[in-house]
Amino acid sequence: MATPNSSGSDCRCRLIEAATRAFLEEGYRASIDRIAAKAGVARQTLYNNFANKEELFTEVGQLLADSVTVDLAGDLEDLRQTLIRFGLTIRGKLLSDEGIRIFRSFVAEYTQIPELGALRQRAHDTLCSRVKAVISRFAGTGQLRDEDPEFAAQMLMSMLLDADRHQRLADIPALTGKKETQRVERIVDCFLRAFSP
Amino acid sequence: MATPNSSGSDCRCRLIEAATRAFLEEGYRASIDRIAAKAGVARQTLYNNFANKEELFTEVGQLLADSVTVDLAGDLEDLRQTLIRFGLTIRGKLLSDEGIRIFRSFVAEYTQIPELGALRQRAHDTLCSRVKAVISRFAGTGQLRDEDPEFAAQMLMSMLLDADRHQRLADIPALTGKKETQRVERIVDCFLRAFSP
DNA sequence: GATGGACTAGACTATCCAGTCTAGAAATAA
DNA sequence: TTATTTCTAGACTGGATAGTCTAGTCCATC
Repeated sequence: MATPNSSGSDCRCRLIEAATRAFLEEGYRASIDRIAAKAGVARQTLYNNFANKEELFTEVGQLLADSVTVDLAGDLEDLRQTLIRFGLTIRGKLLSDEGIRIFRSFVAEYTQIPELGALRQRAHDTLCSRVKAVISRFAGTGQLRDEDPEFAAQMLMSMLLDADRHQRLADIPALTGKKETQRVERIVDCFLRAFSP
Repeated sequence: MATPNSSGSDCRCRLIEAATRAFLEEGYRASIDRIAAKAGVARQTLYNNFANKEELFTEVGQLLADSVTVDLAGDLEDLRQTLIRFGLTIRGKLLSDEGIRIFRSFVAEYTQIPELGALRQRAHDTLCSRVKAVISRFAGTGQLRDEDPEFAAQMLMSMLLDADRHQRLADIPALTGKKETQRVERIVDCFLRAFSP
């Protein structure tokens, strides 16, 4: 019946999109056939673009890991406001349905695709070092205690994310609106008490 | 050739043991045949004891979830020492190779065995409520700020576990000896600054 | 010694999967 | 128009898997 693709070369993109969805829904279990079907592409086309299943999933993992970062732009004037804004942003990203699915996939498929460990670690480090930079700046102006900024960044991230991530992993929905803001404020205030000079 | 089991009825135990090892190593992917072989038992014997693969793994998950708790015994006199002792204990358990494997399996196989989510949540809640009780007691004597003990317990657990769990998930070995003690002391001191009255 | 329950090995069914291969259709470029 | 490249559908190989079924073995109890 031969109903080939309209255009000529977006197959690869469509494959990566489909594989991303499949990976987040089914993990490495997602079958080549299902991915090709989702992409609306023949199985052989997939193998024209990727040497094998692992290569495809490694590429998807790479893109997902990159997608998990957050920019820390903004005025950086008021410490508390800066941290609250950061907290809301990072939680919005990492505790979203997609963020949780990414976390789950990375933890789950680590044995199938060992590169995922390194990818996640790198993404996490990138994020941490941005937080570190902000903390160092405020430590420089005497607004934060002059302690190892790496440790402070770790504690902040853990306080902002860990407990709620456990909830989300058990399918409890994320906080929204005023409740979310109050939660972040509470955590930031707690952090500030711990790390004020 | 018929080399039947020496004893008569420890098959079930041997199967659970073998399935636990398999589950932690390979996840739900572990095959029935491999598990039966590990247990030194015929495949049919497995099906005599468990209706199907899912029932077997749910039972294993149940036992693993129960194994993850920690008792908070001890004198409960000196707050700092109590928290440090607790931190060392809980980290020794949850950040051990086995603890990390359990965490990984539960997060990973949640889509295959949805009960795992509830099991993990329940185990985590048990632990949290014990911590809460200790915190409440010290809040009662005025040694800790009189804030929601649930929140304080969450922050303490997150600070103690999250950052290092990320490291461990990326195959970075756990801290040991003096370094581990220093890490826990540092975290506890940080917690005490945040939650002192 | 006979009976019944728990075990054994292993054949068997039905399903799924990754990856290869072929033949031909479509699009592109000369 | 022709040649090349990229796509298509689908057959095929080789392997893994969950679960069923059978025939026979072991052992405790009656």
